[in-house]
Amino acid sequence: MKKKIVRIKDIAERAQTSKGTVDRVLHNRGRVADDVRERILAIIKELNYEPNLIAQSLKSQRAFNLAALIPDPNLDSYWEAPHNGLEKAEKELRQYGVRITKFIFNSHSDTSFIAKAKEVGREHPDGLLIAPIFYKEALPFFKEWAEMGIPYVLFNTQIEHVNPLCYIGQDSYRSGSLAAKILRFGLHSPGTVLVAHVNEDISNSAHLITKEEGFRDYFKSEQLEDTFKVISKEINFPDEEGPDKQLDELRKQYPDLSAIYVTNSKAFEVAAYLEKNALKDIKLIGYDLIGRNQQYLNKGIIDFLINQNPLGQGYWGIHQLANHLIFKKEIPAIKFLPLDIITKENLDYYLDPQ
Amino acid sequence: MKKKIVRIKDIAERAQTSKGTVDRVLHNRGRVADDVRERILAIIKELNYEPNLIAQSLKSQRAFNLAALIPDPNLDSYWEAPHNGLEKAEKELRQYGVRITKFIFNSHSDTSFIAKAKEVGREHPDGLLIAPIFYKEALPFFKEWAEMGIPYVLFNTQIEHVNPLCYIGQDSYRSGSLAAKILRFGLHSPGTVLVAHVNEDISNSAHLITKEEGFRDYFKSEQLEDTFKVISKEINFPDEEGPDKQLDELRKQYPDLSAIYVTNSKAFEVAAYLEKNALKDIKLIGYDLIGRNQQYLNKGIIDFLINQNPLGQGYWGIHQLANHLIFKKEIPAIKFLPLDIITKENLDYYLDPQ
DNA sequence: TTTTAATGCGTGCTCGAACACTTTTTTAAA
DNA sequence: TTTAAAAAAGTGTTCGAGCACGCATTAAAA
Repeated sequence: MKKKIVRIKDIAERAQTSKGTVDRVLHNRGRVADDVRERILAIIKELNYEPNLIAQSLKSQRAFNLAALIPDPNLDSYWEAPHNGLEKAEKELRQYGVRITKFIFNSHSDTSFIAKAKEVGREHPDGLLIAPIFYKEALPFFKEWAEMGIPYVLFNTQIEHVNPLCYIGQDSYRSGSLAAKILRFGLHSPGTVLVAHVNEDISNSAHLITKEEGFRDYFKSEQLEDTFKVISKEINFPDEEGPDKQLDELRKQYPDLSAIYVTNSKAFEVAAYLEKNALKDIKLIGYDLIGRNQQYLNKGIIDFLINQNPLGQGYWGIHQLANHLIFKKEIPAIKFLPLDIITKENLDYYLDPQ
Repeated sequence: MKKKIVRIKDIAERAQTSKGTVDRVLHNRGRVADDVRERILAIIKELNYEPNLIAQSLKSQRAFNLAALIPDPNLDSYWEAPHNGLEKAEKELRQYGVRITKFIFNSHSDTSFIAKAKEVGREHPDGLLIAPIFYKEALPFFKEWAEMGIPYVLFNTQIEHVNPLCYIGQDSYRSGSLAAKILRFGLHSPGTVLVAHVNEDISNSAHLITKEEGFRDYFKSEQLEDTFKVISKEINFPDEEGPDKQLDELRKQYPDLSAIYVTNSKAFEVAAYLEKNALKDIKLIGYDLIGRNQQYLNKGIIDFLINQNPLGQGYWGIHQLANHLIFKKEIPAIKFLPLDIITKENLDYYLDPQ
């Protein structure tokens, strides 16, 4: 059962024509008589022709300039991983002519985002990967890029009512449910459970709200509302301070506080507080494998982390663009990455170097 | 900062020689004067030449016949996933001339294994992927294949004192520790914890022993030996029966049995027992996302599953062979796959279709 | 009828690496 | 010094797809 690889030449021979004609049919370049086209199309189907991607990309040799609009990793180390993912993908795809230009903005400054987004437009890239953490500010650009015919892939933050090639990231709702499930597994006696949004502008972060929904709904659907009281709180503090004051107060108000779910990568702030106050019995779960979270995970103060796989987000984002632009594959509108559960014991396997 | 892609021709020009000579140097085909070779080598290093894999494989057009020696998925559905992984890898690598021939043996019959292993030798494949579940029976073949110069990759079962290109699978010890960690998180009051080896010939399965070690050592290292008593038991029963009798007896002996760790993919057997006897408070953790385990996971009877990623094992196994044979990459001797923790809430993301 | 344009179709070069084959140079033997 | 053999270096074809170019036929315009 040898599968012969079908070439354009084979099709041409069978259709008693030349490879040039077959090529014109394949690429809809016109200038082919209808009957010949039909015949060729039939043969292509019959022989199940698939273009040889290797020969294709050897020939075409064209450069694909991709742009990545992404926050500065020096200001928030969470963004290091997507950068690495980008680079990993670029390495793999360089053979196919892929080049990535990074446009790095300050994740705390919408004006810097806007400036960089404008730059992207001027560069006319063939495709764009973007972490749209500034929702409102990004909207007009989506329109602009669509008009320019630049396909863009969103990652990290899901946004409704725009038309990206694809969104890559987590299912925030499920992510919340998962966190709830794990904490609940570790909770014995009735108590209060806190959903903590740490240092985050909730109004502009729909996905954190969705996480909270998923979290709350888990307790509802499992009929645990009487056993566990779920409260939520935005915990904001300047850089020098910590969450101490606000958490002190919370504990006064809810002495039976037994678990905390931090909806972003700032679980280490809460962990530091728990450590300082020797609160060993409060379970803690958060997101992302940034260095400071890892420390507290290894100390056993953070019990679990959910990995949002930021490296994978960058990596797959670029790959989706390549699949679309180079390999002409169909792209699913949403690619949810797995919700990896991380503990001290399996942490290693999820750290960057593959 | 444009990176120009360096071609053989570029090297030849700079070395004032022809591409044929450069080619001979690159492939150690000899017939090149020493000084010229040195010069070319220096330039290759200087310009950081990397062969264009695309052009390379377009030209060479050589077929790589890989063999996979792997149990019949119809007899144990665990093996379906590796088969899928193989096929996925084959699809991706077909362009590069990779063809896989499967040699399927009966996982309950060492003679069938031996017969198929002999067949593999006769076929002289370019590379081999093997699940060496029959340790003793496999040993002489490893020697044979080594002599024939056939590189082989082991997966699923780690074996010492043979010299594979690579082992792909899990770190069994860590896997046990992880299971312990999770169960412990869900255990409140003191009790007995059971390590169950279900329907397995322990004497020939070193990795199950290793899992148990990892499990026990977790409780030791966390100084929980006084709180939790860890016992282990082989639970064997014919196909028609269930684990009922043996578990009944165990519960009589240890009335405070509060958690069970099943070291292979047979957690569903224990789950069926727990369901039948309405034992909601006994925590259960096991391995692998086979259908019947998934059912009990969704019912909440199995609390967690650890995914051994059998699909990934097949997939990466083939890829390692390809990396070695086609892309001439360095292969790590061991590739541990992540220890994925699975619950009802994140199950979807780990099921086959990517 | 002649000229021009439009359409249909085939030829041949290109991409980078591999390798067979040929040519040139060097070395050793006569 | 000539000649043959061996070593070194160069040339040209191939892989499959893409695409520019050009030739041939037919239709439309002059």
